Amino acid sequence: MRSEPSILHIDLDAFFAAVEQRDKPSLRGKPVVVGGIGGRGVVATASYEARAFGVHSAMPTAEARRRCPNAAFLAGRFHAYRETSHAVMTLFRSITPLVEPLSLDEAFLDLAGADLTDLSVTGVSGFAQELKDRVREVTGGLTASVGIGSSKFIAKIASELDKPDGIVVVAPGMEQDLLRPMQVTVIPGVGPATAEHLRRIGVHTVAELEQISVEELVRVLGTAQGRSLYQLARAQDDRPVVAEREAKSISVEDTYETDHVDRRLLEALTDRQAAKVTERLRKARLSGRTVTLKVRLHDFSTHTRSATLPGPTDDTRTVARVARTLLGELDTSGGVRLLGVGVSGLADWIQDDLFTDTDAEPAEDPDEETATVLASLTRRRSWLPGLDVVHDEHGEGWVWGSGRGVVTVRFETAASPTGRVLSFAADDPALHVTRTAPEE
DNA sequence: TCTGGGGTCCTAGGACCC
DNA sequence: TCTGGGGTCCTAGGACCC
Repeated sequence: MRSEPSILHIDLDAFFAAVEQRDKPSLRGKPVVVGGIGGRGVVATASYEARAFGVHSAMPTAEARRRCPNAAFLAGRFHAYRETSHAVMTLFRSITPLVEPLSLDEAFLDLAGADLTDLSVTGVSGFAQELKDRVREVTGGLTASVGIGSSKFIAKIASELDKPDGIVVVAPGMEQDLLRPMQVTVIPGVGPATAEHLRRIGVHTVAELEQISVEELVRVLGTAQGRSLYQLARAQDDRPVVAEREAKSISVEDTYETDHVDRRLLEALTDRQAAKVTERLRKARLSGRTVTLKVRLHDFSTHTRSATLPGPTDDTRTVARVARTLLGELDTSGGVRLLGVGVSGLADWIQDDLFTDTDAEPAEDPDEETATVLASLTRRRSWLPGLDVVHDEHGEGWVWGSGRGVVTVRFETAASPTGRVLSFAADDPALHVTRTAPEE
């Protein structure tokens, strides 16, 4: 909570639809709906002309067609949206390095990091107007809504108050007067489930929320949300604007036009998603340890299964194999509506690094070769959950931990002198763990 | 033709380690 | 002689956001 209104939230109005109207003049002034246009699609963005018919985000497209049959229904051109977003974020970063993007069309700016001496209400209002003018220039005509306040929370609420194309500055000291009459649902993080919990204890407005003790809120909503809401009800928020946030997961998912039952088809679809997700990993020069399979069944129930590998990977076949194994754990006989594959536990180095000498010629001297392999293992020791010695028909080798589903073994003995990497299913009867090496 | 796709954060229980 | 306690990792599900 600052004494000056120096946090700015900016949101491009009806972003996807506005880009479409910009690029296709015949759509201007008309209802435009961007989103899934298939039978199971939902609306991502509706232009203000379409909103007048009651169309809004997250509405099934079928319902949107009923409400506004004459709208243009578009699947979306994400390349164009990303390009426009990039231009806007670049503009923001030219003003202050403290830019926190929330999505393609939204960001926080910390004006304390900008070259702006007058942080009075009139000062920041003038700044906001100039910023909107420059957004219009770099986007080819898009409008934005700006909220400015003494915290992220207040700035975000403020930007909602005068859409589209508005500017709202909340003067320091006025925060609670603004919030008290509002519904609790205006608080970011209060969705339908939380609102229902609060309704049951008689809370509808922020003023009513303010009357509830922190103990009671924690009892009803849990520690994290209870404490957070207790503070927000009092307009207390000191979260900083964070410029660089690293990705925590990368995933791909698809909802199918009809439910799929065929096992082989499901496996093939899973493979394709593994290929997509690993391609994105490699492009981002990332790799990850945990593979998650997501399945939505015919009854809309959603299930996830995950497995954590001994080390990070960006390899398509590895991810595909794990995903298939996880698929096998679920009963899909009733029909699958959605499949997804994700990778988390991201590391910013590439798996190739692990096995650089996989194809290298082994050293002539077996002791030297063993020393090389051991040195390699020792270097990775920090993330190896366990270094086990195993043996099978290939001889003796070292296990890279004990991930569920897949075990990767590196052999460095006479039977496999090249230090080849071999993989086994975890339940492979040919694989016997004989002992665990002592801790370093 | 009910309910997308890409994310983040939180919770709770169990395993495991010291 | 009968059952610790904290910390961390992993998994599954849920709520929420744009």
